[in-house]
Amino acid sequence: MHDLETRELRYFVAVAEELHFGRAAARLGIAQPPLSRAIGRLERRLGVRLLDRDRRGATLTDAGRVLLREARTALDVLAAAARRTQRAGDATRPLVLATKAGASYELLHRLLGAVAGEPGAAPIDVLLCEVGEQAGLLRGGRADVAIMHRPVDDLAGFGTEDLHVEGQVALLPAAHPLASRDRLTLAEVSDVPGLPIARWPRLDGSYPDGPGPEVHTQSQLAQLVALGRTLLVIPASSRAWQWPEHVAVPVVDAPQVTTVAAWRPEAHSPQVAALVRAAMGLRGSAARTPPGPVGSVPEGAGNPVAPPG
Amino acid sequence: MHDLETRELRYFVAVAEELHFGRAAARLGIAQPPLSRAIGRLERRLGVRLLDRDRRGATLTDAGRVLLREARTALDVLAAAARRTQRAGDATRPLVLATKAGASYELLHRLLGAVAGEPGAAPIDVLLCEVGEQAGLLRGGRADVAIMHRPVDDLAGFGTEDLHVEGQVALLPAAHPLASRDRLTLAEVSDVPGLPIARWPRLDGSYPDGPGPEVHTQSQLAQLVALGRTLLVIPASSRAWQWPEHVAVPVVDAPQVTTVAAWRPEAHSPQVAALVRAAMGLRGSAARTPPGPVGSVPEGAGNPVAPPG
DNA sequence: ACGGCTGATACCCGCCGGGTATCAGGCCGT
DNA sequence: ACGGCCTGATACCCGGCGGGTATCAGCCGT
Repeated sequence: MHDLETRELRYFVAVAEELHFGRAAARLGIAQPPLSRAIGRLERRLGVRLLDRDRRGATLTDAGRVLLREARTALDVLAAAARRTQRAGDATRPLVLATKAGASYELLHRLLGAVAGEPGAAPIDVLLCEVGEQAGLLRGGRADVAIMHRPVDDLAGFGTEDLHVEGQVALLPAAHPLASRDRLTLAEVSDVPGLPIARWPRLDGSYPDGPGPEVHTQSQLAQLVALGRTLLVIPASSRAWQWPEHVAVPVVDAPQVTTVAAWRPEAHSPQVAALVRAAMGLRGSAARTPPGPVGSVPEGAGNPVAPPG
Repeated sequence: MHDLETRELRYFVAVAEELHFGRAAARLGIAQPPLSRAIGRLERRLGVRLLDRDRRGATLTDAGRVLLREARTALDVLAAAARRTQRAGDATRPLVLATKAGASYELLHRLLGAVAGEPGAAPIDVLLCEVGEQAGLLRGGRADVAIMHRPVDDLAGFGTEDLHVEGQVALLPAAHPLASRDRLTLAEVSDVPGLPIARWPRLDGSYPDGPGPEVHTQSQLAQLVALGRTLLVIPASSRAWQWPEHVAVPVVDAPQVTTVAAWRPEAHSPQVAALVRAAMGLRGSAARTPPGPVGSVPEGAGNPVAPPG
């Protein structure tokens, strides 16, 4: 049996997303008849009906829904393959380091300094990401190394090197009653009247229930924090969010957060190795936040209430 | 920029594997000139040299090695997409249940019986696998549900339902001095003079070091066990290997083995749900091997010395 | 120097992807 | 009820590209 052609997949995804041959054809920059023909041939080749044609457009069959998902991932894999090959072909290319926009600038700064002194290190492009974006960049071949956080980020399939372990603090307005405390617990912090915790979208894009505002970018969050409208639990070193009128109070039972360097093990080039080696050299040189009296939380104990800034 | 075409990837993989345009063309069933042209165009499109042509054939560049790996996985993804779509299109298709050839026939038998009584269940095709083969079948869309074992198998990315927990026993000839013991430890069992533990290939195909014979199929192992040439540590219920002249002795500190039903969460059809529901109905109805005095071993504590039969 | 191996080039043909024009059916508004 | 109009399907033509054969060009070993 013939393979699926990437063109056919592109066409099918367009139709499946538009549910309309004419609009899909326009989006693809071709005319409608060749598109109908291509989809028809695809169905004939697979021996499966993918779309139910209808007077008002088209609807996906069960098989069509399956192929839509599969085709999207297949096209992603293909695009990633092209990018990674191109990047591998250019030996002098800069390494791309993906890091959170609000992550500790101190760690990043020292890392870049250490890399500059490492023999065999390539120049570094720093790519600032929104929360949770690094994994996709790494998997898609758009980044070589990412600075991520455990247990916040999904590190499955990546090689990692721990860089830094720290506790988390709650950030709240100085005038707040809790601001005078020298320690807090998650229970105390999770239900503060008038100061709800902001809700981040889950991996599937939906939001957890709760009273807090929905946010999906760092700048939205920054505004809310600046306005004193939301409470934040973040790693102790991530003070990018901290305004003068805010106070950071340790949350003793929040999970310890480990800052790690992550990379795809299959793309372990000498340049990546040099970068990771430089990162390892930083370990321990950072001031460690003393662990809370409750002790460390086992790995994978679930997400903290807010991602590290 | 144009996408990678699947034909180009097939062609490139052939050349990269043969390292010889003529042989690759023969393997692909086409003539050599179009192949050279296709590879050349691929290189031009990517802007990267993939192969160093040479009087005695071709050798891969760094970028070529990257693309070889990427292209293989991309082609796998494409093939899986086609298979899964075809299977999704046929509502009356039998579900494919992948299970180890030597797994407990009792569990399997009861599972099939339970499924037959489940409303909305499809007919079941049972696919007998070699060790570790199930994960690939599931990922490749060739199976819907697999019976696997934790912590032996790699269950990453699968939905699972625990079916059965049991300890492991050592299988050894009745005449052996250790056969009279009523319990053993891994330390005692791992270094028995004249009765070494067989070595299975790792995921990358290499063999761990050790004195035991190398095996890679269940039938090889069955012969060795029957001959009394190797020692086996297997889940207590997997007695398919046990000849009359063998004795099973509990190994108290071997990891508990959990038999699980596993499936791709993205392919969670009603038929799969019915099968899993039937499997869950079996839980607890099987006789449980009492846990060893050491207690249960934490999950992911590493592989036992031999896979369950 | 030459034969034999490699991959590259030149050229031709037939298929297939893409275009325009048109058809077929169902819905809706009048 | 009927005609416009929207949908996707069909008919037909053209050009480009994939594939074939014939041939060239470098490089070895003898």
